[in-house]
Amino acid sequence: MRSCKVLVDGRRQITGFYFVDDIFGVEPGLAHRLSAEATRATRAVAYLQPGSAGGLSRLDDRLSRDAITSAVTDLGRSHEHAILLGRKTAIEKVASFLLDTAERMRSDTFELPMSRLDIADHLGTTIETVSRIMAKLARDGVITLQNGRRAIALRNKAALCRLQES
Amino acid sequence: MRSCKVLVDGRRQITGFYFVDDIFGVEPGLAHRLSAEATRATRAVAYLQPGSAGGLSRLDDRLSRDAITSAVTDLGRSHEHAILLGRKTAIEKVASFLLDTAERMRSDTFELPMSRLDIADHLGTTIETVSRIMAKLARDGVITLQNGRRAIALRNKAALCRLQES
DNA sequence: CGCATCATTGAGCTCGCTCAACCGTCGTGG
DNA sequence: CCACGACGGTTGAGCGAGCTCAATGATGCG
Repeated sequence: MRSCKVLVDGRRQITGFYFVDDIFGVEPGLAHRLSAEATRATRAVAYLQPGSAGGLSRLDDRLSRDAITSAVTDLGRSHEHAILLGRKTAIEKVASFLLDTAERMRSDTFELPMSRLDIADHLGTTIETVSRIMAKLARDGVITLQNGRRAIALRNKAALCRLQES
Repeated sequence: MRSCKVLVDGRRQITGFYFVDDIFGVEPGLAHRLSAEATRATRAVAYLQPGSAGGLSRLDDRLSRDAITSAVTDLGRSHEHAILLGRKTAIEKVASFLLDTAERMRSDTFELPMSRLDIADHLGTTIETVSRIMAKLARDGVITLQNGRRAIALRNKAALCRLQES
């Protein structure tokens, strides 16, 4: 799943991706200010805030506890994402993204579950830039691309870490 | 207060500013991954996680509840900040920043509590760009600058809203 | 007064965006 | 079975928003 915000003129920012068993959508207040969409066929379970005025009630039960943990985890990720968006160069953004994705997929070889457009809108760049940089990384032997370019294998994580700069 | 992350080479991203009575510093796990600094003389109160393994324990007491609320509020702000960093132009960033600050200060006339460098590092730009854009906004009569350029008065909020694009 | 710090302003350059063409894959219908 | 179009991805060329470098101005402090 991706959760995103869009500006009136259509510019889009994907605030985060969610993988299996991730919890998402915890927001302050009643109104949801961002939307979540599936990037592919997905099964999701909805937990609705019980009737009470929509505040953070019933903190004592297990679900609320998980929701809070997820919000705090998300917050940490958001902070990491902020420095990526605000201060990293295009190549550093892609390197960070690949390392982060590999970690969340628990494998150095994986199929990206999202399109280049989704990646670009997550990293605050364009599809062309993502494409060019992935091509360069492949040329340099740092990664391998296959099969419609969605399948990725990290060949040299040390080099990626060096590129990511953080 | 400002909370920020820095890359190895010194590039800095300020993830957020905190004003009077704001709670900050809620983070996943034991290790703090970002640092908080005062932008001027400040009195802060520290709440230490009670001995227990550092998880989100004792959810039932008042303080934890406030901490959770602050984390969720921060998360919402982070998402707003992400689209600013990733998708807005320099002038839109500054317009958003001014409107947001006015709202948090509850006044259209205020003294900025942080330097241009802090603003730039928050918006993912440079001091020069911030300076140039503020000058332009003043030239256009949208804002007024005085007194060492820290004092700001919003003269035309409608115009700022139009500039901010969200 | 001199120095340090913060902010402004100018000039030139660069990274990444825009625009555009092209390629490969897939699914659909004749 | 193949032609076709749609879609996602790649690649090239040129351009411009914003960065870098540099000089100057304003303010405050010892």
